[in-house]
Parts: sequence; C-alpha cells; structure tokens
Amino acid sequence: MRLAVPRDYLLARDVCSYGYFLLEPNLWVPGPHARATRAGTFKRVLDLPGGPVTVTITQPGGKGTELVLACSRKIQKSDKQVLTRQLTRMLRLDEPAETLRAFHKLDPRWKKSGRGRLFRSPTLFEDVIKTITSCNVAWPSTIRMNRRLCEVFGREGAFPTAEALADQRPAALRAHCGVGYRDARIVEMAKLFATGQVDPVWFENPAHDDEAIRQRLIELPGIGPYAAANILQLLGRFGHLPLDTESVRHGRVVLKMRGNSKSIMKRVARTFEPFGEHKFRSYWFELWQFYEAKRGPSHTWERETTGKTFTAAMLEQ
DNA sequence: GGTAGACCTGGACGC
DNA sequence: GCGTCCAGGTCTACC
Repeated sequence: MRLAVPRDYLLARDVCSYGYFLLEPNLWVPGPHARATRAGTFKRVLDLPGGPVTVTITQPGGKGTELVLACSRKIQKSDKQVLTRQLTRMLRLDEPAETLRAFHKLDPRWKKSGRGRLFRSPTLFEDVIKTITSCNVAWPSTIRMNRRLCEVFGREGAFPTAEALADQRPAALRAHCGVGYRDARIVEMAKLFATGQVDPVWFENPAHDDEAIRQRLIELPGIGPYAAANILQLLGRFGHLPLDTESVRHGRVVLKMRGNSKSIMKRVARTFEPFGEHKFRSYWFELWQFYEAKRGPSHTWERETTGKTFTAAMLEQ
C-alpha cells in the first residue's frame, strides 16, 4: 500500500516528535547512517476489525513523498478504511498546512526544521491510557506499563482495546502490568469507552470548544489538570500546557528561573502565553530540543536503548 | 478554594 | 547486593 502525505511531511521528523513513539507497540528503527540520512522505519501492530496486522512504514523518496506500507497480511476493503483512518490520526497527516504555517509565523524558531506535527496514537483510547500511565511515574515505568499492557492484553502485541481491558479485574492489571494504583482507573476508563459513555467522535469534534472538552476530560477517572491538558494537545488543541515537574525543570535549567515549583510553573505558563493556540508546540519543541541536545537527534533514538535513558537524574545533569 | 496525605513503583543512593 | 528514601499527578478528606 501507498499513502499520500502533505508536501512538507517527513516521516523521521514527524514520528520522532513526541515520547509516545518510544512506547509499545510503536517501534522506530533508525536506518543505517540515520543521523545524516534521517532514514528509518516505523513499525507497529494495529488491531483492525479483521484482526491484528503488523504495518511497516517507510518513506524512501524523502520529504513530501508517499509513504510505503507493508502489511503482514492481506487487507480487506473494510479494514483498509480503518487502517488509513488510524494511520492518518497517528501520523497527523490531516494537519492542515496553513495551521503549521501559522505556527511558524508565530514562532519562527521551528520554521527551518519544519517541526510542528506531534506524533500520537491511532485511537483516542490509547492516547488516554498512555497519558494515565505517564502520570506520577518516571519514564522507565511508563515504558514498562505500556509494554506489559500490549504483551498481556493486546492481540498479537497490539495495544489492548477498551473492550479487552474493560473485562479485566483491576488486580490482574496490577499483577501483570505493574500499573499500581492506576489499575481501577484504567479498567473504569476502559468500561466508559467500551460502553460508549465516552465517545471519541464527540471528543474529536472540532465544533466543540476547548473548555467543554477539558471539563469532560477532567471528570474522567485518573484525569486531572495535567492529563486533561495533555489529552487536549493529543486531540489537536495546542492552547494548553500540561504543567508537571518537567515544566519546572525546564523553567529552572533552560529558562534560568529561580524560586519554588509553584512560582516557576506560573512563570513557565506566562512565558508561553504569547504563543496562544500554539503554545504547547512552542513549549514542547523547546523541551524536545533539550532532550536532543542530551541524546542526539530523536530519529536516531532506539526504543530499547536511548529511549530508556530519560531518567530524572539524566535530565538534571 | 486551598492543601495534606495516601496511592504504587522503581530509580537513586548510602552502606 | 541490599535496604531505604523519594519522585511523580490524582484523588479524597478536611480546614
């Protein structure tokens, strides 16, 4: 299969743009001489109505050229629609070029590299669970939780569906996936998705304003102010900052702010206020630049090695 | 409306 | 190598 992309689309840059690309079932494999060529392969299992399929994606022609997809089995017509929809969501292929131009006009620092798109999951459910597994925990534990969720409850290594998790006892998630106290919240969330009480179509509807969506998110189990703001950016609404201890570290280390955590958080929020509806992109790419300064270009990171090294101690160095 | 403390896990650190 | 401490965001109880 081949998939057309926007003229500015660059697989290596646009996949390796947010931490979720390092979480299972996602796998980015840097190609030979990746630092110079930015060549690489993206691979993951997608759970389609007709069964799981492993999709391997490359962009042999470079920026703006079509993506080449290899699937582990023959894809039926009905599956093809779902596959295309999920890939479009995950890779942000439907992000309008004018939106990115507006972002680069507001924050020209990212115009040359073309950074703007942020990788996400093929479904809102996966984005929500990945966000919950990133709360109140260090990055290596987030990696582990996602790996085990896929291994234990996903079909053939796919991310588990809401239906699959809704049927589990919280204790099973705790025992097999190491999610700790998040167990009941994850099962409760899965039930809300599986029964349609949380409808992704409603959350993805651009007609609803940010505040209405934020209010609904914050009512969900395990979702507080940080998680709600993060899910908003995953929904393509970039006017909110998920402030956490990383924001404070960024304020201290990069922005040279002094004072207690609370006051630094407030000042970080104020710093990005001028970027309005694009503020998360400006904020995130600053953080990303810091990580790349530590570990090299993100398209050279490997899930099993570099990806696991993002500990609090490393970032404080 | 604001805040202290519990929740669970594993990295970091001291011995 | 082992034991202990502590970071991390959300939730509840309480002021």
